[in-house]
Amino acid sequence: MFEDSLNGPQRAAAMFGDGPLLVVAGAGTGKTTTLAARVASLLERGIPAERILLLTFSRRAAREMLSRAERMTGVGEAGRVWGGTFHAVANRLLRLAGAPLGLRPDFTVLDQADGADVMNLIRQELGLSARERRFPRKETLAAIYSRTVNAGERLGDVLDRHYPWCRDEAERIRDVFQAYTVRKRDQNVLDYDDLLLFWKALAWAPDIRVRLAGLFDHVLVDEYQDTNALQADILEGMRPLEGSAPRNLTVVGDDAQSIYGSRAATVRNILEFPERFPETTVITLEQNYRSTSPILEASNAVIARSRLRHRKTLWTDRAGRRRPTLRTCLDEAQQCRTVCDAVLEHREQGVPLRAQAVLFRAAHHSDLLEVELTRRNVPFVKYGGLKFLEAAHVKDALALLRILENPWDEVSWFRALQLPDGIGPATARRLMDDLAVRRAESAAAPDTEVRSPLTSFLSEPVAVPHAAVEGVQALRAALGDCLDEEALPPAGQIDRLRAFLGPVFARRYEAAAARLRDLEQLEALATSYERRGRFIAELTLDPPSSTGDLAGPPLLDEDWLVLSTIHSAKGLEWDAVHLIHAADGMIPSDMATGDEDEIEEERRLVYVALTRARDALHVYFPMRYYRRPRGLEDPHSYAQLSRFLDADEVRACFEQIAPPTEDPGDVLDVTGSASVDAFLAGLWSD
DNA sequence: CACGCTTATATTTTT
DNA sequence: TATAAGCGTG
Repeated sequence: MFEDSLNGPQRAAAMFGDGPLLVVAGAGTGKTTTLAARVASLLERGIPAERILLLTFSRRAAREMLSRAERMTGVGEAGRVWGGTFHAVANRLLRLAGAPLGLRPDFTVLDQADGADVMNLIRQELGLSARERRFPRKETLAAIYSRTVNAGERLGDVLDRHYPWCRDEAERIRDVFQAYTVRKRDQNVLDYDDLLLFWKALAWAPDIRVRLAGLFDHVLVDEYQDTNALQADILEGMRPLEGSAPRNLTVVGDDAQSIYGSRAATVRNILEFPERFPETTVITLEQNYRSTSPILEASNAVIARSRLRHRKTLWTDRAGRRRPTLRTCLDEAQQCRTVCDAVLEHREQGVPLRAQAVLFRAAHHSDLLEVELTRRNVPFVKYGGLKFLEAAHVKDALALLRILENPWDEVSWFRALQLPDGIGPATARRLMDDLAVRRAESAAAPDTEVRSPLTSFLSEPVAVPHAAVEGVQALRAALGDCLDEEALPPAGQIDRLRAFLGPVFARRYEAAAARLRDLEQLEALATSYERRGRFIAELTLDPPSSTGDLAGPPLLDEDWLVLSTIHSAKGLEWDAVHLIHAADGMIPSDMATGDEDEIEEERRLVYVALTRARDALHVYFPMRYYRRPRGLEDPHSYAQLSRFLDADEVRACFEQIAPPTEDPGDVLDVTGSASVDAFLAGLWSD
């Protein structure tokens, strides 16, 4: 019986009957176990798997939870549970049931970078790029848009609060956003935010909501502290009628671990849950099973000073003698060496690399360390900050796939048409006009069958500059060969497109061979798919999150160290955790010291990092940085210990270790001073 | 009009 | 450290 392995509150949560349930689960209190057990118990109660909806933060988390539930029940039924992120579920739901909202089931999904590209197109067309005052860049526009939508705030307020330097352009920004919306509808594309917006619309449309709410008997949401206003609205909408019977809604979260303000997540969701869903039962999990007590004490000391509503006191049975260490290093280089040493030392003592992780605030914080690890032959995988899908050459390939899937996709055409030699932005634009990629305004009846631009491109000659004729012909041939999916599955299509892109890359990119190899990765990812559309959608909704996802685990029995941003480390745990760059300016990031709320979130970030550790925790602080991020000041400056650690009560929880005296031999050795010495010696000897 | 060059600029976290 | 705008050339 799986429930025997649960503690009291966990069991209460798992076996809870019907109605709204809020589980406030502190770090390491067995949240995943509890949620999995709840799914298992629902299944045992006879709820059909396909009538359970489990919303998690990542696809990985959903998989993990469902396979655990499966092990608990011993029946292979949990696989039929609707599991995934809000966005992935929206994607499925809207393809099934989006028609009443005017959605066609073959829409394609834009990620944030794609959205930014659309913004850019509009930005140029409206002549905003060439104005006297400089206009927000496309990434900024996309960010403002997303925040406005997700927080459900007025544009003006968002600008005031988060983008004051764009305030004066409010009118123009509004124009861009308006055009952006029209564009998306015409092109049959949805961005991340649309997925949620349309789901919400579906859940609240009077005639549809009954049907939609009727799909599920139970809805469970993990990491509720990191959901935003829009997502809370969706949940509220997922019930048949106003004031109808209490919804069977379970949310699990920890306000102390809310770290996604950037996605407009708001702790208010979890704080106000009981008011929003009357008759909520609240269960709090406080027994920590993860960390030793010295580690837990240090974590508690860090979070103690934040103002949280759901006050929890985590406790543990796990005695442990070793206090976490706080290691001051002379500089970043020494930090690298110290971390490597500590990692290897742990491994000597029997903690494999896989049971260790190095955590940091921003993806690039591990750059130097990666060099050092490579030098020392320590294998690692890195989570977070992976820009596979953002690399220009991968986008090139995806643009081609997307045209095949959705020939109305403007940005993809714009990109693809510029691939052949001799075609630049101007010609590409003209070609798109010729092909009528931009449909005759949205006013035109959406259902009238229009000739697809792709059909036109493949069957009719287009006027191109002399120099580009050959290249365009090659593009046409490549697309034409990939058209029939029955004949050529997605992986095969990528293979065919690679043949076309080979010469293109050779001409355009420095390291063409390496870029072509990335397309092999893409092909490998596609092998398990039969439908191109599904492949593209899942790739955008669940992009490879680590270098390991791409390369596959180096070797099955090989051991590797995990490097991860703190954000990507959410929900994970390791025997030994190394937190690097614990300096003010890094954590809190000096990008995030704008207001009180941002700083508080940075504190929670530190808390999340510390609470990932089971047995050993090491925090590293370089005293000196040589390259200040934005340095007009002197090239090297002294750093302060992160303000979240720099309090007596906190420091007292750590064993503080002064910078090791540098072994001069070690330093000089690497820099090739031996050759200088040899040179000098040569001067003197004779 | 494309393309290669130079110079300015802005750098978090992620579905 | 990348990328994006700006400029000159073919």
